[in-house]
Amino acid sequence: MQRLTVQRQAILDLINASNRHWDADEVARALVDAGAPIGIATVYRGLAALESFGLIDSIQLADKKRYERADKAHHDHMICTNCGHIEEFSHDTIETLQQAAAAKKGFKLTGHQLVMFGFCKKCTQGLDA
Amino acid sequence: MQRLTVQRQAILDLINASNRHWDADEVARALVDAGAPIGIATVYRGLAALESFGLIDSIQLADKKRYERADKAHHDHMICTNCGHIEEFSHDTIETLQQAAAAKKGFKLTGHQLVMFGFCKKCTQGLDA
DNA sequence: GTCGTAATGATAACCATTATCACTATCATG
DNA sequence: CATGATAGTGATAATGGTTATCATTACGAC
Repeated sequence: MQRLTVQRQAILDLINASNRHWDADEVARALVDAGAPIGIATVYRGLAALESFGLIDSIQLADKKRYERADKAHHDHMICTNCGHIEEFSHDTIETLQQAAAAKKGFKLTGHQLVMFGFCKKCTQGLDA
Repeated sequence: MQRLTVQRQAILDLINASNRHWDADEVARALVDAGAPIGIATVYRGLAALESFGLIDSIQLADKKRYERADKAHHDHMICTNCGHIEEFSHDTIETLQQAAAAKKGFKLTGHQLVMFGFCKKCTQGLDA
């Protein structure tokens, strides 16, 4: 039904090549810079398609959605509200407890998103000064 | 510095009077219906102010922000992706583990948001049929 | 080849939210 | 009370991420 086109392959390669969390605009800009111009609408559709294929993951932030590689173990995110740095972490017990909490409410879980906000190591030191 | 004006009091009363999770538009509509017309910009500013006062809480969803009463114990949310129902839950151990995970990465936590997606009890039954 | 389906890309439209700006309300105090 | 400083209001314009539209192009099956 859906196709993995040249443009989508380019988006996928770009995202797979780093650990960054990309937004649509950054993807478009990077591809243009790499000599593979692509329409912004195509980027949005491509990102949505790749995510539906399970080839990339995403986090929904307050202002925009960001995409990252999917070939990593499940993890959640800590975001520095000062510098924007995104740190990944995972905690099996938390996952298990979430399942338990959902079950207690009769919820059939399909996904979740845990985002923690604060100051990263670097910015915490900066604040001390 | 900031004031608790008539309009803001009206917003606060409205939110305190139920367990709903309101978006800005719903608040404006409800106040108009209640005979207390209010500008939409005032609603946005009022909601932000009330949250900064600690008088209401919020959850940031993918499309919009929703506000609820703050006079409840801390909790997170489960959202039914089928009917939109929002269920609240809390889990002390999860909170504790989050703090631990943050500390391990050198993060100074200021807040977090855990949202779980799935099908609520009612919709799960509906899907069986 | 050719038909049907999907994708592309430029652009318009959408929609929640924020900024602007003229005006009003409130407070402190001289 | 008058006065000025500050904050709030509300109509509306602007912003910005995302989605819809639509004509055109690419791909796959037969």
